[in-house]
Amino acid sequence: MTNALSARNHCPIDAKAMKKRKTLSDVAAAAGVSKMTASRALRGAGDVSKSSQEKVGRAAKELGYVGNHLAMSLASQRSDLIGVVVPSLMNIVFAEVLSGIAEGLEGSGMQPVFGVTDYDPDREYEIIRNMLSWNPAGLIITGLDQPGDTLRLLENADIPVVQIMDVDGTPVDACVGLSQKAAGEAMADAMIAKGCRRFGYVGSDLDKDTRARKRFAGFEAALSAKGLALVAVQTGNGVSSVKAGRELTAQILQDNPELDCIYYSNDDIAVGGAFHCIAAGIDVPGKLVLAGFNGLDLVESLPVKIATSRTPRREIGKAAAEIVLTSDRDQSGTAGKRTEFRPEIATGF
Amino acid sequence: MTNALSARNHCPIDAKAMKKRKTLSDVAAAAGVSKMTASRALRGAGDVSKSSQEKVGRAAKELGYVGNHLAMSLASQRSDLIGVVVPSLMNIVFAEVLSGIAEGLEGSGMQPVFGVTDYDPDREYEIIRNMLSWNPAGLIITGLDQPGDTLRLLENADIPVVQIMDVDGTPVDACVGLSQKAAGEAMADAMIAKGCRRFGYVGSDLDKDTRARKRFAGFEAALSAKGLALVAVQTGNGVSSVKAGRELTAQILQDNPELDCIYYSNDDIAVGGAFHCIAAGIDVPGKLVLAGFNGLDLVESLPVKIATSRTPRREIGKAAAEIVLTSDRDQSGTAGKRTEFRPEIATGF
DNA sequence: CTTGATATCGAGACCGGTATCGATACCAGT
DNA sequence: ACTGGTATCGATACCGGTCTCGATATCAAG
Repeated sequence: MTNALSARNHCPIDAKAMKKRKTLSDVAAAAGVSKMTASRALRGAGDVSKSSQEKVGRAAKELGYVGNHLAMSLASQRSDLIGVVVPSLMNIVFAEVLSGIAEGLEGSGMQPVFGVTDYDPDREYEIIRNMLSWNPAGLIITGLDQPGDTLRLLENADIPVVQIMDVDGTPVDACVGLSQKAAGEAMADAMIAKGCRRFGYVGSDLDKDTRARKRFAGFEAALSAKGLALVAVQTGNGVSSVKAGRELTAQILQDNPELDCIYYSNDDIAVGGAFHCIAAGIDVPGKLVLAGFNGLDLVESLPVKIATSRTPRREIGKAAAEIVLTSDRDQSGTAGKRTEFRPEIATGF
Repeated sequence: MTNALSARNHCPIDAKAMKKRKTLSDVAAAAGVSKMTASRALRGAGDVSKSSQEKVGRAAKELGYVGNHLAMSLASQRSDLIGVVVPSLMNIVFAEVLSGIAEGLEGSGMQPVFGVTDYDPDREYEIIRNMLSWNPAGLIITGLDQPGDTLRLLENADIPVVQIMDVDGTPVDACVGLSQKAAGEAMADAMIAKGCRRFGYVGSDLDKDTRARKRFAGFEAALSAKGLALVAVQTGNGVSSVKAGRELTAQILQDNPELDCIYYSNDDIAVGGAFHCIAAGIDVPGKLVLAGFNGLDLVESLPVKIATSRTPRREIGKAAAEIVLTSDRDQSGTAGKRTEFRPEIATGF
């Protein structure tokens, strides 16, 4: 403020030629047509003569016209944004879901915008609220267990809402995913069928990850339906990671060397368990069976065989995107649509 | 269309109470003040009496007013969006960068919006163009090697642009990252110091990943500076993945069993290499040294020790965010700012 | 030449906010 | 009572597009 010179931009003289964003009016003027004709020409709407088309196109290119989505969306009362809310990006699973969404949106002219909640419901509320204020054409959010405030927000929004990854519950609008509970049950049954009897469970961040909790509950339920029970449970906090898996596995095996199967809250942690076993010389799956969840690429290449439920992340994302797109054309005929995928269990042994 | 009933919303009678998004005017009316006063009250600008504040606040809450960023940004000629463009989300590295960016933006009121290019320059151009049309307050994009078209777009945008991950080149505006070339050189020197002499290189998607290419070039240069040369190179295509790493490693070792060190284009592929060695009973790092890049969490927990360059992904993201924020307050004083991090080499052996 | 249909265009309102600036009210000082 | 300053408020003009609808031109048919 004290220095008038430094405050100025690098060209204090040529104030006339200030690099201002070109507007549609500029293009129209350059092309010698009206704003409206330029607008129509640029977005390929009808009622424009061939010659005007060309003049406008040329003018736009010359001026480097970029357009203004803000004004466009405001004026046309619709936007080409799809809000996507996921709990984390540190987990490759959600990255794959996003990439599925991007794929599903391909060519539709819709653009996804992401929000990350870090598994925090308050943050989720804020993010959704913020997204709504950009009035997106639709919303894709993770899970079915939003608190009441958030649900109200979603219900009032009057746009298609797709809840992904889970189908155990009542969706606001539509949901696509898999039954986490059933996935846990299926894995328990599969492990029992493999001859396992002394089960342990290793998980991380269960207080935050409601879907992992549902799988856990399903797993336990299936065990007790067969008259079995978990021998030991080892849970930790902090982000679910390979490192935590390795440490928690070392711990649970030290305390319970008799275990013949460990179910993990997901593949990352299970891979950590596999690393521990490799390092400790424990025969997997000969002496100890490990089971994760997701069917990560990584698991397939592991030097030991571990079981996992292959979840169709990319497909879920794609399906969610398509639901948003279709229910956007029809007016909100989405309600109650429920798309369930069934994870396949892969053991490789 | 043939069925007039089904086309309607679920409440054909009460057309009056149509659930329309509440606007600022609604709030103002409900509070008995003008739009302007309501606007000021809601965003805490000055010149509003205590009593008006409260009336407006109450009215907004009752109506469930959400606000409209589109109108707000358009009217105020500034937005609280920061555009972020990364090549991929399948690589956990970029997820970490994003999370660093989110952290750096925390509390600033700015919201990041992401775009994924899949390493495709044309797509990158389109995405950047699209982002500019939301006139964001700043842009964070990956790499320094954009084609001319894209550069022109960025230069004309007149907003702070931060290019991340790389510093080998000339930034449009500012850059923060590390010298990929130097990282490759450093790893070569470290491996030579460990006694390695017969080097192989395994990489994937080198045609797309310019930064991996730069590391490769640096690695080779450092070797030949010491009078050494690569014995073998094995490259593949498709997404860089653990699986590809395992397969390519099996291949290169079959063809060149005499190798005593393999440099990988990144940690994912290197982990695949480690898996192959574990499965094949090859002593790592005793008989064969493996070196990756990034310093992933995963690598630390691996049952064998492999070398890697620890890149400060989160810090890079955070630094980029901060540069955008500060250069947004000052008017574009960013130009030429170059923030370089030096990756530390971790071998654990 | 008139009529009607079709193609092309542009004036002006509008989307939902913010910026600007003048109006009003109230109080202290003289 | 008059002046000036401060606090509070609202009318109005935007922001950069789209939408609606009427105007004009052109051409074939009658």
